[in-house]
Amino acid sequence: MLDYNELTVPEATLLQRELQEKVMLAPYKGPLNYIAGADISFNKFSTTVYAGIVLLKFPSLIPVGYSLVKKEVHFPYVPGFLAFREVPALLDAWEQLPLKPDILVVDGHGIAHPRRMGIASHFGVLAQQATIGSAKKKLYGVYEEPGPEKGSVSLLTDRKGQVLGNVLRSKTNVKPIFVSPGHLVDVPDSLRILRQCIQKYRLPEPTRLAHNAVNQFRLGAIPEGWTGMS
DNA sequence: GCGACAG
DNA sequence: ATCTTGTCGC
Repeated sequence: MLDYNELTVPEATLLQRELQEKVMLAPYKGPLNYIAGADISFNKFSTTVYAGIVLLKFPSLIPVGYSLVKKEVHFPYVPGFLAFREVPALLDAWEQLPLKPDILVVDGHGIAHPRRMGIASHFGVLAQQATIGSAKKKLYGVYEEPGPEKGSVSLLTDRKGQVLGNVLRSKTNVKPIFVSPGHLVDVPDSLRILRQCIQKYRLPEPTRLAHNAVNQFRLGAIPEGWTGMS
């Protein structure tokens, strides 16, 4: 693939506009027996990133395996261009997965992005994979604060009213999370599916477990590569 | 010019 | 994102 490390922000913007035309949003029809979560971890000031994807059975959400990879990145973190830092490493982890999930939940936004091209959409188009973005903070859009009760939701839209995703109160009296479709899924289904991934914590199991995995990996508690669980 | 600003 | 202890509230 193209080397993102040498791209300038203007060039990255052009690429986002090109890839954006390939994003497909539609109700999710396929099967849903496996779901996965993707995340990245790194040491502050370091150019080494630790990427990981955790595969879980659905709807039990029991983890069945994970893929972990280490990679060098030079593209800086620039709001709106997160994909250029994390997607390359995530694709490496993706290729190592013996079994691809039906849906991949990415830590970050999908179309809830200035150019509708958040990391979940970016990854989805490149991997031709159905993806959902689950973020802890807003990047773009406007919304009304959902009720304090677990399960409350409100729409996230652009200033013209176009729907970008949902703001979901996954736990009572806890900050909400932002859910948006990445690729090959639509807004209603991305929310419906993500809701089924909430168990005991604020964050959905797929990305929560992926986050734990990449952190342990970075700290040397887990070896690189693919490992089935059971 | 002033805020906002995924990870 | 990461670092980092205690503290407040359900």
